[in-house]
Amino acid sequence: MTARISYTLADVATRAGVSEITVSRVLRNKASVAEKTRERVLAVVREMGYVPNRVAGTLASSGSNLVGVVLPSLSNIVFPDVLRGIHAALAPSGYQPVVGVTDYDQEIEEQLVASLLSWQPAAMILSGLHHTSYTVEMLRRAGVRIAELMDIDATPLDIAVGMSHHRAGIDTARYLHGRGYRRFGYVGHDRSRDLRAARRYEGLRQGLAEAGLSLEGEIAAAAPSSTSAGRELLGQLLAAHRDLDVVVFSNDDMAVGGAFHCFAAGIRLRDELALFGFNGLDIGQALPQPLSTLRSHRFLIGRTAAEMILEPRGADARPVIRDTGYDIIEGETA
Amino acid sequence: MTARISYTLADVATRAGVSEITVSRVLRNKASVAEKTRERVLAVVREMGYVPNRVAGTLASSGSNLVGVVLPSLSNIVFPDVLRGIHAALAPSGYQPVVGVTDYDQEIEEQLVASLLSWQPAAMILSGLHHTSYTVEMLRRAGVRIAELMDIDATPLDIAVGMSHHRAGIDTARYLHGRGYRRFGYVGHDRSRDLRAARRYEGLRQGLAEAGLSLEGEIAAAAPSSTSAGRELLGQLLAAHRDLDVVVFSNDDMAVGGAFHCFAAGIRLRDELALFGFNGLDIGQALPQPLSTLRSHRFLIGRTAAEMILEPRGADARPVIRDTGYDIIEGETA
DNA sequence: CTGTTAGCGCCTTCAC
DNA sequence: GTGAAGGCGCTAACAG
Repeated sequence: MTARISYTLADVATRAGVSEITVSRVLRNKASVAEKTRERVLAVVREMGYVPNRVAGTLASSGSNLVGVVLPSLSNIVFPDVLRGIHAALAPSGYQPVVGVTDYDQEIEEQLVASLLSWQPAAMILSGLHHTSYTVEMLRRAGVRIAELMDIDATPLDIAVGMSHHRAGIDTARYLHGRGYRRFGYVGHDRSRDLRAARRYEGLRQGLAEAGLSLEGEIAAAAPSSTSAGRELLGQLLAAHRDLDVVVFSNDDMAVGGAFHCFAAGIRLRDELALFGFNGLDIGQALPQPLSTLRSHRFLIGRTAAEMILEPRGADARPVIRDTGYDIIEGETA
Repeated sequence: MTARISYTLADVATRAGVSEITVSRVLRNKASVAEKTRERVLAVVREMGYVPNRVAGTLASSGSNLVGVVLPSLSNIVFPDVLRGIHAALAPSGYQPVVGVTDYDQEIEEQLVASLLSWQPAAMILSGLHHTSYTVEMLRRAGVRIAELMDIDATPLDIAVGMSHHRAGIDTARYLHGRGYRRFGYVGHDRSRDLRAARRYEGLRQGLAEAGLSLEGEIAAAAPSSTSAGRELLGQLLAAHRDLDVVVFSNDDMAVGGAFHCFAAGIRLRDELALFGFNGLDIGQALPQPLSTLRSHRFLIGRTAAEMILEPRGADARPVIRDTGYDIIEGETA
């Protein structure tokens, strides 16, 4: 492998017998280039294997095709789903996502935002509505469109795309109450980091309170959600509270683990103990009895956000909230 | 939100009463700047919320901190796992992954490679060892380190990090034969696109042939792998072949679906029918009976590759293959 | 339809 | 320890 010896516009121009700007116009599909010239230039480009230098192009035109994407995690399928949606909407327009992962840490988010903004992105996509004040200042100053994903329970800088996790919690309580369940348990994961799970939890408690109920038993891991955590924690919860008739999980990963505990312990789902999740993951729906849960629209959130940031911002400059909603999946476990 | 009004080095320099180059030196931690000057400059930088323009910096110095990452998919947790590993190794060094997704299409890969190379990345990470000839030419010409992931069954351009899927297939056959299974079935997904699954399949057949056996029944979907596909296909396979004693799945997603079919149909795992997967996903290990499978090291593959591409290439320029291997997980289903 | 000129913001090189 | 000049590769704006 030789050292980097990439060609420049000037090289192509010389070989094609035209000026740099003509080659530039051909490559950017600008009008006003004779068909014959265009063909000749394109032939030379292909022959030389010329790849334009977008770094230079961006500097000259002050507009890149990069979109900064800051996500809290990639461990759970939720954020890859969002990223797929983003990618699906960006790719046809030739935009490239540049990805950073914060591990749910706002300080890391701040550094990432600075780093991504230094690439003069066309837009920024973040997760959640809470950031450090310096992050917010940098974002405002950047003068590009900003989408904040997943959550719509506060006011965004520019665009929020997601659902209300608080209402989702309330609706979970109402739905399960409506189906006759009265003795509620809860199995959760690390709420101090997953603020959306915390919102659902609060909504759930509020919904129960409105029905004159409360959680009879609850347990939460300090760790991120996982199937194995759900399985273990349900076992522990049931050991302490034998009379629950329904258990709400912080998400489907946890709930599927709960289902596995029931399989292993010979507990009949719904008849003996009802389970309810959150997210509507495939794995839950593929269970022998499909999981009762609430479907979030993760791919849609990513795709919608990416579509919206590509549109120029109006002069009014008021924050926009796009609610992608959620559906209750009846399933067969609650 | 106002228009983009980011400051430049010159703005900072003026306010700090020094020249641009001094500010530049401070920000890049170059020596030969007086401590007092450094402090004053840094104070001004923070006060103004100045964010350097890396586009300009890259153009001037011809070296970026971007790493192009081309993956076939994000739908399956496998590639997010790889991406996590890449991110984990890149982040401490200040490198940023720029991600493209090919959807297993070499033409899309070619376009993505061109697009990513146009950002003058410090290195490129791809998946698999097969690319179009133009892709290969562009990559060679780029003069940067190139890692090809997942597979080591052919010669890479520069670095290959992964495992031999062919040997994995052979070892699966040997292992199961060693445990006394003789009547083999296979449940797969779209092999025309997932070439590594195809390699494992071929290895499996070869391994069986060496033991004087063959697949008594097999079935494959034209679709990507999924839990629900695994569940349905196992049902179909068993309907046609009642006497199998073990079924090998193209991966864990499919195998977990198979386990769900068995739960629903009342088939006792291992006693009546053994199941074997591939990947060693958490979900399989969280099953009431942990799935017998072969663990690939996806995070390790990503992390190793990212570490290797950050090291300068030696003068000898010979391709390097790093085998991250795999482990057999005995589990309780085979 | 094509070309010329003048930067984009920063960093390298050389001078002081 | 600090600064001035020039250029990275490309494109906007203006000529012709």
